[in-house]
Amino acid sequence: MSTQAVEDYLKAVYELAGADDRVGTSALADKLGVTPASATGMVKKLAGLGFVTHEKYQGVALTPAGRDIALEILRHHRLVELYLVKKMGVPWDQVHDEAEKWEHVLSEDLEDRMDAMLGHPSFDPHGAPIPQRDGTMASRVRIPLVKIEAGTRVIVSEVSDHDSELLRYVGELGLFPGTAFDVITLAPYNGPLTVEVDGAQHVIGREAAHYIFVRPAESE
Amino acid sequence: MSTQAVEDYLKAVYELAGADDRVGTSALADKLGVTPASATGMVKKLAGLGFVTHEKYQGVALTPAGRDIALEILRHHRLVELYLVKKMGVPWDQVHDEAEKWEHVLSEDLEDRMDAMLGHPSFDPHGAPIPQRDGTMASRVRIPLVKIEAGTRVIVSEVSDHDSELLRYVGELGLFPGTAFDVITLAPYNGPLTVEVDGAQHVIGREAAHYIFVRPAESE
DNA sequence: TCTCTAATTTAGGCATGCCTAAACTTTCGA
DNA sequence: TCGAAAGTTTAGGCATGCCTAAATTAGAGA
Repeated sequence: MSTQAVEDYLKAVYELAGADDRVGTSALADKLGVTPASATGMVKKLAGLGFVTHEKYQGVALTPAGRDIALEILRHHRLVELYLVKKMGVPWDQVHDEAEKWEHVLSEDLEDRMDAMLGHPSFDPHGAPIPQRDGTMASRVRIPLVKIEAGTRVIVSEVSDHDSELLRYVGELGLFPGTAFDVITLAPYNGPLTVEVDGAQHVIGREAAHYIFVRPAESE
Repeated sequence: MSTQAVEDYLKAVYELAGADDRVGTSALADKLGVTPASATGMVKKLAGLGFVTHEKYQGVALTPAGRDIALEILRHHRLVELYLVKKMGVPWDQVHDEAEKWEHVLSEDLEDRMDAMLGHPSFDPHGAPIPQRDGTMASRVRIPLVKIEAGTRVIVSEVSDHDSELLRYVGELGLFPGTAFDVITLAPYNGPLTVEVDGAQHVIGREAAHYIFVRPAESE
């Protein structure tokens, strides 16, 4: 069995670099809240276990074995998030931290039960795809909201779950994945966006708009 | 925060000695699957943290602070067991091992949600009382089945969850807490018991009967 | 090309929680 | 009452995963 630390590192590598790219030690350390020196040590261990390839000063990349573990943990994480929202009524801005703990203790049996209870879902509450047992993942058009031109009608694809505060605000606006809304104006000089959701106008900061991903409403 | 090891030790002390009695180092080590030497080291740490009192060669007992943690963990464990059975359909002989992991990662918020979803229950799936938030626990008559005389009608109060095999067998007989049945005969020389459940007769080994607790049907 | 800075690695250390082996108490039966 | 068995503690060690401080390397700009 992998330890929790191993799982956390592999998941972090996947989230930062994907299945193929490399990620630097410092970026990894930053993501995990440890010092770069600690990350170097752990990376060496992971390389020894055959979960990553490591070239000095050039960062790390997942091996197939490492990718499998990362996807398994990510699957746990996203299934648990969806379960907490759908079956236990936890607000979507609070599920990330809970799932962060649960992902490491979820047995295969319970994973299957949750999956079945949720109807074998493809996306988590934030719109991120849930890796399937076979390692595949659904994909969907996801354009950062800041790239959208004024006057366009769009549908929310995904909201980054890295900031609970942002999620709460976006949730208050009703902008959950699948919701359609109109981009009314984009204020110049990196100013805020005005959007209209369900007849009501709201303002979204340019910074926040980097973390909201949408697709054109026509593509539905 | 307490570590998982601390929580496991305090829970073990509570289960072996209750809130007031002492338990020996070896019994503790045995329960936890570690060597007596390891238990001694940990016990010293717990004493330093103020969770147990420790007298050389005389065993350990919980302090009020230690008892509070033990009860909190036990509450988590039993709530999770009941949740898994009632809400996720996990067989009662499998929930113990799952709960063993979950009890350490359950937040207060989710504890409350589970408690509410289950209607603030007093007993877990095996009939063991669930500690309440205020530290109190429901109590119920629980006589070992071996002490019952032939010809008595009884109701299952509790089945020990220490052995998954036993639980599976008892479950097959339908002897869940609350079920009434008749003790027909007790074979001599520590022989098996014959019981009648719902019109069908079954045999229960004397050994197993030590782990099944009942109350007279009249007391209902 | 050289140099400076940022990123990375090495070196040495610490806390946790486990282990074995050996020494020490306690207790109980002869 | 004495000695052996059972229980307990001490001593020394190991793996994990984190830390700080110092040394090293890569890469970009002058």
